Amino acid sequence: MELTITIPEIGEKQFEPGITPAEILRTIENKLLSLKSIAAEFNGKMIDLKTPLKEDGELIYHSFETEKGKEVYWHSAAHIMAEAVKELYPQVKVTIGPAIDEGFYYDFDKNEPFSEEELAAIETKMKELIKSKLPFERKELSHQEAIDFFKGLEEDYKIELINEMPDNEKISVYTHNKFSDLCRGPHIPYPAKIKAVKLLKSSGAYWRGDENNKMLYRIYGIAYPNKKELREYLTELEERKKRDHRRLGKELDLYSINDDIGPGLVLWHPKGALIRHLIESYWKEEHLNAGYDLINTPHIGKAELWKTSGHIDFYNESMFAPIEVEGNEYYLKPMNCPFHIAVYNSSKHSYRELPVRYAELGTVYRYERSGVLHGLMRVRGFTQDDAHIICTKEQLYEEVENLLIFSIRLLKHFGFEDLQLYLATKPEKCVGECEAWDAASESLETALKNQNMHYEIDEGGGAFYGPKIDIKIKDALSRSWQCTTIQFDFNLPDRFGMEYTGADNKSHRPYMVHRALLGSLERFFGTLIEYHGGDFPFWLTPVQVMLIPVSDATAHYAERVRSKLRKAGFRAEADLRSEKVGYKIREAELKKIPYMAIVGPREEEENTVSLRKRKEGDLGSFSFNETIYKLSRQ
RNA sequence: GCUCAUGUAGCUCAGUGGUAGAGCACCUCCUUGGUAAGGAGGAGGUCACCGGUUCAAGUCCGGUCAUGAGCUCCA
Repeated sequence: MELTITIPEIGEKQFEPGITPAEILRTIENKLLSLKSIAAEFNGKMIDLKTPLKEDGELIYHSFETEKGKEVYWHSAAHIMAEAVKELYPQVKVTIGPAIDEGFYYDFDKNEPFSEEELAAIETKMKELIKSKLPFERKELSHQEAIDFFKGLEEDYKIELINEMPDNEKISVYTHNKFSDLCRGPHIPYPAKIKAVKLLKSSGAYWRGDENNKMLYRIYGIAYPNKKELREYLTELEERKKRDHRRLGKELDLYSINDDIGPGLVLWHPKGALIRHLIESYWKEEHLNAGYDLINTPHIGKAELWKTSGHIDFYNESMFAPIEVEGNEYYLKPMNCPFHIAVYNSSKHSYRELPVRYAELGTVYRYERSGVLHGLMRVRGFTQDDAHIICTKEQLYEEVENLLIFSIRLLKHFGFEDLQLYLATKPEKCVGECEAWDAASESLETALKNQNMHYEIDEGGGAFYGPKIDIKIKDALSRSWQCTTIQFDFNLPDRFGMEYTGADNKSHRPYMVHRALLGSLERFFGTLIEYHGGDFPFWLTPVQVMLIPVSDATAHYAERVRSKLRKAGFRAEADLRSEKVGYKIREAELKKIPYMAIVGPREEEENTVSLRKRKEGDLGSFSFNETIYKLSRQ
């Protein structure tokens, strides 16, 4: 019986059972496919090009250009890196080494961390190993054989991994040259396919990410099928560094963090504070339009409050130590929820009033471990654009859907297009009834589906008190930061005894949705800086137009134009220093000011300005009205 | 918090045991110049902090603090 294999590029074809994807490639006339393929996917399962096919099915070839292909490629590079390390340091024990979004890493149990020189030596050894042109060989062992095999090699970590696998399952081992590694596979057929490799950095990492375990040393690397792509990637890394909000924050004088004040506490400088003001104004207006009530609450509250909320029991290690006043303990608030609930509970509510939406730009303080602080992205004092929606079960879906639409609209207004959405569902340990969880999860998922948004499900990733939707934005180093979070809370309404009177004249417990759309102003600002590389959208840019007189003789004219522009609602400054035009233009360009208006005797006489757009250059002469028109269309 | 690295002028950085440096920024003066750096001069540092070794420490050693890359956690 011949097998029927469907290949997207080729169509349906018949083959002898046991034929491999590599052999099939030799029978078909598609040189490009043959040349590029590094692994295959058969009926949805990734396999080696050398894996014999035993049933009918669909065969997809993967090259470095597909996501899955890249993963295989980088995983193979990680294997070669481990081999190089074992060649250079036979006493080192290998652990795990997966492909990641950009490249791969491998964790090693070694006494000393890897130095720069060692990294270079490992890279050189990798290149040698790649040149050898030996193939990757797959072997399948029984559970016991695998344990014996790795015991012989004294690879304790591998044994630990095998012990956790079901013992009736075959265990695959890939060997290249003298180095064998426990590995599910697949691998590229020959390491020689790796044409360019670079080890980027090394750092400590706990075995299995658990700080109770031994600290291992991790090496990160990247590999490409040609040198040009590697060069491009390295250039891209340099470009990303230039967008880093910590660098731009200094260069553009937006904010600082001062040792004398404390780590993770942000000082917003005038230009940063102006942007924050614009964000806040826009945010408040939008919230009022969307039916929210703005409230304000204090920064500290009594210990009893945080006992009731459960924060002292469950969140204590993230809270600053209490302050004692008149025999009472007060805590800096790590969240705004109890205060919002107190506002709600200050009076009785009828179902007719719901939904109630309380919004606040609420500043909270959290004790974050020193090692995790990061510029504006991870701080100890930050202002959440927080709100709590208190509603009935019937109102749930509409509220959630509106929230999602609202959130995405806000983010898009700031220029964000590339968003990652996650739906986090019920974890093992949780509070609240199943029915409530189901209703809430369903409303979240339906909202996502109805918006046609691409999202991923984070199974069991919800908080213990409710499911949630998170929206993340990537920073300049490709790390994702959570901004929007829309989460249900089945815990606090119970703890604080929230109620409303229903149409049946009975008391009911409302549903509560806790949400932050920008997340925190600090983190949001950080992502905003990086996303735009400091070139903020025109409406947010601190100085929109810089007036540049050609000489002191036209300084007065420059000031007059500046005043007129300000009256017209634009943020205009004038550079009146005794410097040459070229110098002032250069400075304005570096400060990322979008428009420059150069004025000399000619402009003064004609009552015009010579407009110049950042990065583009001279736009020509414009009358005042034309200038206003041009700017207002930004 | 853990591992490693780093900490010198406002910023970016040089300085490998023997009198603290550069460029930019800043101040003063000259220059009034037409689309990305005009010229001269000046001021500015307890070399993160504390301790140790040494005749002598920015430099070597230890500790503390901070920052960075990760681990973990989260807005």
